[in-house]
Amino acid sequence: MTATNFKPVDEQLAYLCKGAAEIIPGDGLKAKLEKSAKTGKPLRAKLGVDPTAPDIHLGHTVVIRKLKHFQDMGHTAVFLIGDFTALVGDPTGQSETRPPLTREQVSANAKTYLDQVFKILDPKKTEIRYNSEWLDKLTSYDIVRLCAKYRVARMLERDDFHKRLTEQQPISMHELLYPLLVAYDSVVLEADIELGATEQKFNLLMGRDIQREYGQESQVALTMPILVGLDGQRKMSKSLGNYVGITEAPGEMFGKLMSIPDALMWSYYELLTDLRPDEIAALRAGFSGGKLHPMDLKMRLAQEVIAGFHGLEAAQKAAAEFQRVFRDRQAPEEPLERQLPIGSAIKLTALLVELGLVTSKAEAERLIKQGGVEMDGVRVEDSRREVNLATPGAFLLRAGKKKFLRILVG
RNA sequence: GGACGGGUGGGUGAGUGGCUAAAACCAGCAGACUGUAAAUCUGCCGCUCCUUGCGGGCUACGAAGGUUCGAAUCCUUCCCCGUCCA
Repeated sequence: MTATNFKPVDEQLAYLCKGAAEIIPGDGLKAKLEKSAKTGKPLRAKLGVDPTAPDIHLGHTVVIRKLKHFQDMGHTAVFLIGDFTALVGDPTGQSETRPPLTREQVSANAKTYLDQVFKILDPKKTEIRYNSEWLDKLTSYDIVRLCAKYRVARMLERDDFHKRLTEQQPISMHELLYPLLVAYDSVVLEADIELGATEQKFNLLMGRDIQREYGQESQVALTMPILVGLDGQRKMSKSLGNYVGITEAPGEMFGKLMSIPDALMWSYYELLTDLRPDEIAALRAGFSGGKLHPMDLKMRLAQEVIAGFHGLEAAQKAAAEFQRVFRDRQAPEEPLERQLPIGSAIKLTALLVELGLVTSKAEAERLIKQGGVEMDGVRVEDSRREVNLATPGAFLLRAGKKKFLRILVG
């Protein structure tokens, strides 16, 4: 990549700033881009993730997409897997200490992580690193020296530490190490820019300080807003259950995206789609002018997002299916099928459990009493209903709003 | 090491001997309504059995014992967390 391949600095800047929450220092990115234009050297943009869970969801993609933007502009995307730091556990945003992971869990997670990340990033252009590569080799001496470069008082200024301290929640010693190690990663990687969610701000700023301590030019910190989860309230996270995983089926994604509060769709448009800011503004104007229906806007959003992971065709199919089942209240085009052996009559409650549609008989009974179970489109009124499996046949079972199963007997 | 405070259902958090499967809120689920799995309203929300009843049984308030007709609530020991003192 030579200097001539870079787009003009202003154009790059506009593209890279889209959706960003904060860039520190304010003119730092521009300065870095200018330097790169002058020297012809691509910038090194670092994004570190901890493989603490095997699945990534749309919330994670916000910042991964930003890394891709750097890649699009011809810079080097450094995707850092914090396999070592995951053992420490990021205290960010935590109100309590997290249980540490084992090495095995971490490496298993890291593997599935990469598969998923490459749905967004170009694998051929991505520099993948693991921080165990260098952190494993640090001696006690190195670590003491690293610790000597930062002050306890400043460390405890961190919002989450401060909060836990005042709320009498535990803070473990090793948690104080986390920000230092992450900062040290930037030193090793010689990062020009580090990306992260806004909650990572402290860590990113720490990288600046520590790089300076090691005689390097400080990185620019670029933070992205935290994606609000499906509930419209709290940040998207797996443990809160308000998330869309990027490996989910198109239909599932579609339903979930339609379930967000109307007001939330604008930030999703901005952070999860490639629509240009002016395009989004136009949609928004149409909405407030009453020309565009919020349902249609959300369907468009869902399709945009899904197309990125599953392709346009799958996205359109998901849209059609959604309308069929939820707007028109019909059975799905191709419900999942389950084969059952011929047998004697079985209680419907037991059958629902056996099919995995509910987790207990008590729940099955509740569901039936609440009118949430249908057989061939007819609501089941009697929770003691038995199902005859003596002769071959088929019927459509519906449990709740979303679960349909075509049962084949024989 | 010492003094003191605390550990309750998926989460927050009431409850200090029976009326407590445990308030309230959140999350979750269902129904109605609709413009969607939005919003709103209503109901449900440990497991299990059946004679489906304001029914029976079992499990549950950090762990294990104990007191009592009866314990989340009292006692003992242990584990864990925090604050202050050293």
